[in-house]
Amino acid sequence: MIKTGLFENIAEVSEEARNAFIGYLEEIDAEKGYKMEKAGEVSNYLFYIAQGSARSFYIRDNRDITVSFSLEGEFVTAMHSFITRSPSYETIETLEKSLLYRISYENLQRCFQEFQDLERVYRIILEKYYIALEEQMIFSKFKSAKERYLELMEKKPKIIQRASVGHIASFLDMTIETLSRVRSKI
Amino acid sequence: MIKTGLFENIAEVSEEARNAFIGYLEEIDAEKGYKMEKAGEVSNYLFYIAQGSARSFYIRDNRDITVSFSLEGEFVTAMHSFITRSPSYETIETLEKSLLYRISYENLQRCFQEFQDLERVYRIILEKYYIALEEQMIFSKFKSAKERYLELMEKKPKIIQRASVGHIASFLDMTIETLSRVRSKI
DNA sequence: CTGATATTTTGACTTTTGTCAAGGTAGGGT
DNA sequence: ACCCTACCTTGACAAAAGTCAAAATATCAG
Repeated sequence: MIKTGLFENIAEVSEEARNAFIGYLEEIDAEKGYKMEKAGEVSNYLFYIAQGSARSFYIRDNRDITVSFSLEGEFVTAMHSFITRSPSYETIETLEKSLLYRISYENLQRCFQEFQDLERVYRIILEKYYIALEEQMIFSKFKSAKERYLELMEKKPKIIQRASVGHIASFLDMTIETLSRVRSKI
Repeated sequence: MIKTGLFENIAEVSEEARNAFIGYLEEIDAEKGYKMEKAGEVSNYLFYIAQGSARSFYIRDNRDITVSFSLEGEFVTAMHSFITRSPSYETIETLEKSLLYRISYENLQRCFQEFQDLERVYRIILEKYYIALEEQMIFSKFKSAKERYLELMEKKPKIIQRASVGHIASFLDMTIETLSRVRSKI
């Protein structure tokens, strides 16, 4: 089990809490296209991507729209469903062969009840995710298709290497054709 | 002091924690245009809007861009700055005469150290804010100016009543002119 | 290696939104 | 009431991005 990095950069966690949390983790060796969460079902797990990458998407008007990409070292789940315990509108799938760890909703709550420092870690992760999302929103406002693409290249170049044109285009809120033209003129 | 509603809908908080938190609150009777947080300064307070409304914005290319609106019953701060303790890029101001309560960063941390249930409340608030932000992003993808406006009307009609055309337009990522035309054709 | 299939690029054209400029309207202060 | 200043609306035109269709390229199973 390679769990290095899971607690990196995060506030001090007691040995005890750490072991309890790790004890609940389930390892998954996922092939490309493995569905971590499915639209229509309640999201039951918080995932940690040890190796690989994933994308979250939903379908609207027969269109596959990418919501987010997650790379190794990141946590991911269908947050809305995970928090509200209602069916997810998004599906999350691996973009390549990946090594995942997951903890169930119930066990995560159990950890919070037992160990205050874990709740704090989770809170700090949430904060980071919140400001990342906020930045993403803010900095794409009033930017052209080209500017949005250049920004992605600068901030998350790995995504461009791993995802298809279609996935990147919908993530950047433009059509495949527009993205193709943008790329050809760089 | 009217603090009703502050803990509404939020998990059980002990009488003790509640009192500690309330003890730290500072009441502010703010006029319209009161600057709750200023761009360039580190955000030092978490605000609760008891009455009134606020908007968060930043300036780019000489353009005033609205990031979010907050209504009574909501918490607000320049999250990025508040969390990272670095200067804020956004300014938050009241849209009308408002009754605010605020707690400083230091005192909030103090509360967390002392009362686990407050940390949990904060975590739950964060979760709600996260999914609200996510929804906002997700559902505006591949929507026309008109659709974005209609959605705002449906989901947060109060904003349309209280904010100016300029504020609403930049929030919806369109020009004032486009918004004006959209509104004239409903 | 080859053919079948999916993905990406390119071209022609349309629609949407933005820009600039000119009027119009509403509200505050004197 | 009147001016002054915001703010909002409208029109003409320009730019950006979308749509549809076809061609080019890449991927993969056999």
